[in-house]
Amino acid sequence: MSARDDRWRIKEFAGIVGVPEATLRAWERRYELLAPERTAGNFRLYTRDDERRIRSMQAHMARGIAPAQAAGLAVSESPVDVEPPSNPGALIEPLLDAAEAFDATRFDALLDAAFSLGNLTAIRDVVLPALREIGQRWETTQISVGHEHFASHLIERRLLGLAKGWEAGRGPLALLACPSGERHTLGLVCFGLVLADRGWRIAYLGADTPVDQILDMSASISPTAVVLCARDSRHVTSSAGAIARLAARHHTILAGGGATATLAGRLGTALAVEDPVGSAERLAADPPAESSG
Amino acid sequence: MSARDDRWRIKEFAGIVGVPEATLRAWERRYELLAPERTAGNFRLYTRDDERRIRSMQAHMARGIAPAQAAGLAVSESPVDVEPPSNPGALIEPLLDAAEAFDATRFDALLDAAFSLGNLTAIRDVVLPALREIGQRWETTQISVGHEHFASHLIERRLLGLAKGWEAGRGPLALLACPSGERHTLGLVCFGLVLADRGWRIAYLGADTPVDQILDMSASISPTAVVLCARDSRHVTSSAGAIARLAARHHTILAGGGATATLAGRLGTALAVEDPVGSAERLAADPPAESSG
DNA sequence: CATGTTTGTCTAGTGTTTGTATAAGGTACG
DNA sequence: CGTACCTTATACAAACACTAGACAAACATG
Repeated sequence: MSARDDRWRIKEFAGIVGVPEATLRAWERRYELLAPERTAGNFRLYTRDDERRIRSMQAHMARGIAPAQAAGLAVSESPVDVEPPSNPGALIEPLLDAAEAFDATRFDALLDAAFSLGNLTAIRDVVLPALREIGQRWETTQISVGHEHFASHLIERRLLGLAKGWEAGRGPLALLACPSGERHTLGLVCFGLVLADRGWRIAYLGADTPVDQILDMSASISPTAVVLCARDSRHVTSSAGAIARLAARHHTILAGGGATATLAGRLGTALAVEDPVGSAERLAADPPAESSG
Repeated sequence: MSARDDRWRIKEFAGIVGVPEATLRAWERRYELLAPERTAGNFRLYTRDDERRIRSMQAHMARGIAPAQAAGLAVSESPVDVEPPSNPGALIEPLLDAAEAFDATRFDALLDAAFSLGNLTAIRDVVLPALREIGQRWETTQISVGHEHFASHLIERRLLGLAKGWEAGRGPLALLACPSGERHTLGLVCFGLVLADRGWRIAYLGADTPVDQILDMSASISPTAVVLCARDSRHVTSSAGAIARLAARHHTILAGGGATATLAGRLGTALAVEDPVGSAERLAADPPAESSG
């Protein structure tokens, strides 16, 4: 049961990861990136873990690392000791259980398992759904603020660990912040992590930042995009003037639950309609033209 | 896990730092500014530290210093081989400069240098003084909220990286939180790190936690000590009742700038009189007897 | 002004890295 | 048997990087 049957032969695997068959064989031969099992007839059988390595290698290459070095990183990152869960969503309930029991060690181990699936998968399929679920249960008083704080801290610690070095590199620069009053930063951090994964550099100001300050900093560092994230739309409206000024000079994206099409239209900003992962991927896929005010 | 071991080949690196490849090779040859590793095929592999040196050299040149001298300065500034146990405080001013220039890479490199002296030294002699200085300059409007947020995030990221695993182990357990309204957590995290360094386990709830919740959680996990940290004494007085109830059942310590002897006496808590490092060391040296209510 | 040094850039010739192509042959399965 | 798929081994071109040397513009100095 633990050895699942989703093992692919090379043609199908090449389609899944988007790497030509010849290249897969070359990477195996040159970098020892993969060591797929073989059938009795010597056909390669790739696993989910091979997929993870390939994607890790691709992520590094997207950030400008040469193939040989990217392969080295992808291999060294391998957390081989964790059996990747079949269904990422299956981790959410255990996470909530661990939070309810204030069991930080277990919570962190479950995060380990989640992130063994790759950062993006973990964020999209485990972390963000878990945060949503925590928020809902908190509103319906099924869990307390204490549990929410407990879990948030452990998630934040994990995400900021991944954020290490996200300011460096070469890609376009994004300035991330929550406007005054807004203190929920985790979605914003996820947004930044996805962008960084796509080769962007991140400048991060975090919670409760006066939008005037964001405007000042933008003048100094000329970001390609500015992302403002708020869960509560009142924190957007109360900074409306400054946001409009900001949007007039920089490509500005309004994100989070407090962002609506009406507000974005009125303030002249773009709108992040999806979850942080989808929005960030959309931005990375279609970056705004560099401009300065 | 994400980006500490990046190695760039010359083309990518040239793009990152904005210096032509030929110039990079010339600087290496003429000034010994860099000594990049080589691949088996003799290709240069540049690191983050090389990036730092180049940026430092550029900064000096921008101020009119000739390349040869700028290179000399950049080499001598190298925070990796820096050994100023004589005066870690010398790092504070450069940290503030880096924050003022929104130079996250340099800020992080300086933190590297600080923490190479040991976590406790770095926290006591660099991080906390720098935070104090930032607070003062902010109050006197020498720097802006943006700079403060920028620096705080980088410090928080570093500290939470060190906090990894602080919940595990076998020592006495401390429950750490800031009461409702209080959002300055960095001092509290430092406190926790020192305790963890002394073998304690940490349960952390972070900013803006209703003290009722702390009481609930304490009933569930029976901490040896509860630490409440507030910079603003109003956040203590506004939770006075709950704090008194908490102190009646658990050894409770009031810490941070908002903690006074009067308040502690009235609420029945202990008082952390010194900075976080000193207070945590005192607690670790003289732990309260285990008790439960 | 003339002289020498510093500095960034360019060239020529050689070697490396990397993705892909080809040949010759084996496997799976109706 | 035929067809689609897979194997290894070898080859190759394009992109990339290396060294050594040269050179003109900028700069400093007598």
